[in-house]
Amino acid sequence: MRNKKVSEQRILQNITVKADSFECSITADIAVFGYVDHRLKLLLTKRSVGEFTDHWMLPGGVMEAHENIEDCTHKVLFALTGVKNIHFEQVKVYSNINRHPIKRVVTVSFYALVRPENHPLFLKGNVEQIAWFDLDEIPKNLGFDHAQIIHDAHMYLKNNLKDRLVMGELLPKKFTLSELQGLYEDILGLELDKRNFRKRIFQMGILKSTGEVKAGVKGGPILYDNPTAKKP
Amino acid sequence: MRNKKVSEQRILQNITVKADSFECSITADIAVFGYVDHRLKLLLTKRSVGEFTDHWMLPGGVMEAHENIEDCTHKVLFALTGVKNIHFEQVKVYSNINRHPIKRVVTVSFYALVRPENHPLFLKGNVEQIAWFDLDEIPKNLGFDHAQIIHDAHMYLKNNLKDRLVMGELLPKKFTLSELQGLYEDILGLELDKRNFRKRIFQMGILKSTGEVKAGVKGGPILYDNPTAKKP
DNA sequence: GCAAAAGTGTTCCCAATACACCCATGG
DNA sequence: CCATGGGTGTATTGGGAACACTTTTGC
Repeated sequence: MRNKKVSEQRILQNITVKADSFECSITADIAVFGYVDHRLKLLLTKRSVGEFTDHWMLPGGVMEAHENIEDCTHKVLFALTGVKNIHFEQVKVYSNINRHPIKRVVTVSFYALVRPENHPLFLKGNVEQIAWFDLDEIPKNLGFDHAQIIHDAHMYLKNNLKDRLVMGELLPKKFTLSELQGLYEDILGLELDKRNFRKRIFQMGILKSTGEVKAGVKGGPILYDNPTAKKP
Repeated sequence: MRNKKVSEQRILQNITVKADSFECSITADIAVFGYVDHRLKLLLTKRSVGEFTDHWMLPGGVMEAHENIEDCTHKVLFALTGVKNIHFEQVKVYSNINRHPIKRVVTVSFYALVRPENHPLFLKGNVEQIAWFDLDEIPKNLGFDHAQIIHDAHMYLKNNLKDRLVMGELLPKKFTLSELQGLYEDILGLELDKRNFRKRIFQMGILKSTGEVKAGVKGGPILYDNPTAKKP
């Protein structure tokens, strides 16, 4: 099976050289961040076919003729998480020649934010395992250059967090300010002052109070509305 | 000639569909900014072949099998400006299906900073005209989505200017603070206070005085060293 | 009622801004 | 010698960071 693929590819390469082109796949790799148990997590997969079958790697997939790279990202996310219309952002292009051991692959990386409770994991296609990893417990030997991609994506996320209010689906439909602060602390990897944090968030003027109070927790915290969230 | 190319391409598409792939070129388009006559300029070309022969567009070129996208950028820059080792930065990926009227093209955009005096323009390959355009006098009907790409690149440049010292080759090997300030003002599109500007720049602690004074200009301005510049 | 978490104001400091005059040089 | 551009210091302000206590609720 793999030999067939390789030979097809060789043929293509010969032809494409004449046409001043060459066989090259474009993929989208997505660093899907989730927030569980007050920890920032990253979604990784193990594949049953292809290279690095014994390594964890980012979910990703090939861009097809009928779609642009953003559509491709949606497609891949949907295939792996069952979710649509996620907030994601382009990070960077990786195009080194030997990124993929067999064929030429150019990858556009994105990050996305989801709430794992809303998206039960299920195996599909060539995915053999799929799991959330604590950000500081990510396996050392990831496939391809995914360690680098994850690092870059996390940096981008941190930078964006500074001036925008990016919570995506990481928080429930109704959330308290402490939950939001915990999220920020986990993403940024540092502790924030409660009062300063509230001041900053409030003066963004985005938060809408639901008027409700969260039950089952001491202190009677006010619930705010997360317009990005899909499900409670 | 063009018919031949198109037919080759059709053949490729048929084959590549079987291989779960498709014909798709990856290009680097570069917004080359220059600083002339105290104005920020952008380098545009007109091509003699291909689409949009009657439109101005960004210099750009196809990534080949032996290079990554950064190498490709260097290659294109060299082919058009004769310069190497330029500071450039990745901006964004453009991958919509109908960007190119005939074939599928995915473009990675970059911006670069050069000093036009160092790089006399010369026509090469399929370039029919090449010229520096004042940023606010850019032709309305650019080829492809290059108006968008230029806009995005300029935004990125402005953002980067805020916290880094990005002058690339825009200034000569030895420059005065007024020249640097003029550059910043042109890129940002606003006027800056002389004293505040100097304070900001000095406390970055990057500037190295050459001890020399610029001749031919009143006031006796001190010359500083531009480590990025190649030629005087 | 007590432990736990929510909520609230003030001070301090640094960085960005606004602002005006003297100095050096070329012509 | 004078016109042009180079160079300098201070006062003000706004935003970010440090910091402690009261209130509400679950148990």
